[in-house]
Amino acid sequence: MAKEYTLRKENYKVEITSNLKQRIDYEKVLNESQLRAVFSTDGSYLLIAGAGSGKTRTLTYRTARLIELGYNPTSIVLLTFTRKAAKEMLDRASALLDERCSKILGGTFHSFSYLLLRQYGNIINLDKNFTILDQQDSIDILGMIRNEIVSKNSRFPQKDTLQKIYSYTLNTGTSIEDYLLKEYPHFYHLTNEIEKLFIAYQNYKIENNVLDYDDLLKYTVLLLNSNDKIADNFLKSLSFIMIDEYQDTNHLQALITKALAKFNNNVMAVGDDSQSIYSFRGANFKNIMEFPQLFPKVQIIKLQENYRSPQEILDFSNEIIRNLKYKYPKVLHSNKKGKEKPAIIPTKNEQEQSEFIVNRILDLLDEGVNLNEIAVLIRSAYFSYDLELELQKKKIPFQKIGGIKFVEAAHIKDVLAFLKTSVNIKDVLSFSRILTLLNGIGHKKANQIISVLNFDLLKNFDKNFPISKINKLTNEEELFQLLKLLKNLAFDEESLAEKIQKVIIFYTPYFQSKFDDYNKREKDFNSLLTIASRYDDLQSFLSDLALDPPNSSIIDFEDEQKEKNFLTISTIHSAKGLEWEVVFIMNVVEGYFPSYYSLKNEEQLEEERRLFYVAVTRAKERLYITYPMFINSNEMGSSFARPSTFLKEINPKFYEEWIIK
DNA sequence: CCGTACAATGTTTTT
DNA sequence: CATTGTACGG
Repeated sequence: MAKEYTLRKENYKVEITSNLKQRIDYEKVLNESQLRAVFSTDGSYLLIAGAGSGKTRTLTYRTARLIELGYNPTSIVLLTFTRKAAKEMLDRASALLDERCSKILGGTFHSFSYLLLRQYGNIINLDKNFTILDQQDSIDILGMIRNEIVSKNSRFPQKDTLQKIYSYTLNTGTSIEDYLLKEYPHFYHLTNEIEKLFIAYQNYKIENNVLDYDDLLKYTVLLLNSNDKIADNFLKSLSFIMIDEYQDTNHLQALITKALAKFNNNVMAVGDDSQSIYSFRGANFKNIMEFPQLFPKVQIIKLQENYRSPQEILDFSNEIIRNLKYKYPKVLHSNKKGKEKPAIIPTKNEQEQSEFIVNRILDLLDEGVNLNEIAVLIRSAYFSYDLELELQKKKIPFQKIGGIKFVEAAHIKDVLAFLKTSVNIKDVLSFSRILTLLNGIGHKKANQIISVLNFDLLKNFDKNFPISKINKLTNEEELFQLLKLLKNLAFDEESLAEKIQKVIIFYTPYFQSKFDDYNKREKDFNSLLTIASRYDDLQSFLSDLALDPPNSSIIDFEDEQKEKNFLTISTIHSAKGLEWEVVFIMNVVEGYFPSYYSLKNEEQLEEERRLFYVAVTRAKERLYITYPMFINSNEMGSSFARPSTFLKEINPKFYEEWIIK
């Protein structure tokens, strides 16, 4: 028996087998376009979804729907921008239906690729024990190679620049020549040398059995397109592919999407071209425009009704995208009536700005707003330093998301280097990092030691180890202790926490002489141990740290942590997809937001504008935009600041200006 | 060849 | 302002 399910405008059928009762009342909670997306089970779809239009909701219900129809959870792939987003979606789907929903294959493109390569990497001759390089690692390796090849005084791109060029060209499929011509014309004549350097980098990674972020994607494309029988069987086991935030995918990710759909051709991509904010990572909103070429019979569904914000905030948002040159035209609507218009608040200086925000937050708390429902959004992580001080003074607990992550801190990288070396002794970078900690060992001696050592030697390591082979070693005992520790880490059955404990004990004397502020840094080790306690396997601990690093840095007022009630300070990039009742956006000053960087380039300016749009549309109830009229910057001293162009473009009837007396 | 002291430099966003 | 390179003494 099949039930016929017809909607007024669009006619299509959904079959429900008789033994499967429909448990979720979809019609009650979804609008027409959302329903259409949720009930589509065949073919490819592109959902153009405005901010707050319920795209997450749609994907969640579709997930539940597919499971309800009886599809195997492992035949469904859900790729999202962060792992947190994936988890939340699957949790919600599980709540709607049952926990089968949480068994869906999901995560970010990178984490999904990682899992695939661990399982099937041998198909493309990949050693399964590879470790992952984070961005800084790739930069350092490129720097090493650069120093070998490039003579000291010649003008040659810095290591960070090299990494940018490498990553960008690979992710976008641009040739190095074209990219240099466009972005770094002064290095154009070095195209050949740079290409050679990249080949050396590539070889280094293969020899040392390490993959960088870009390799994860690149090899996954290779694997999925290998036509290998096992790979194809995996692809045949997939029935549905869903991609969230498609506007922020790049060329490589589009290739993965295409490859995943090789046999099923069921892709649903969801995105908003006006929210594309990751071009620096090779993402291009044109990807979403090209989607129909990639999947010829694609059907486009638009979600334009906004459920998040009142009309007052949407009017303001619409004003921002009105000025976008390139976009799918759209206007957001809402039925919600707001409490007040968005407010723009000029302040005398940055300090008054912080005071205003803190005062306003205290007012809101008095009104009964929950601190969890308030966020301060910033263009760049360092914008909030002054505010953070003010919050501390007033004892308002906050968490900061974005900016420098704690896995990037030198002392955490040191500890992790011990662990990484114990997993992959060919990880030269980590090994030399810990060797040079020892007294009397610098780069040269470290390299000597590394060239002598291998895994077998370490396994059988004892007093007879040929330390003597290394010339003029001043402190044999230290090296001996280090190798003993590494052997212990690599081969002994111990819990992860125990291993980390041992590393910390060994590391402490070096740590204390390396950092003057070691007592401040010390508490990070506890955080590391806390994170580690969730894992029993070292490999997955390390890969998770690389693929999904905890990005909320300081959670202040540790005693009050139990309350779980924090103000959130976040970069706009990290705030993507999230929402709060009250949103503050601070330092909306020309040169800060949009940043100086983007002023020379129209495309980048457009992206800043989209970024502003993303920031504004995070607000569910109220929006406060502040800017100081006077800034103290270190170099230039104090100077008058102009409000951002983005603010001047907005028709004053859509906001109120507050004057602080 | 190591370690340290000092100078220079350039500053967004993240997997 | 903090990281990264360079020069020099041991």
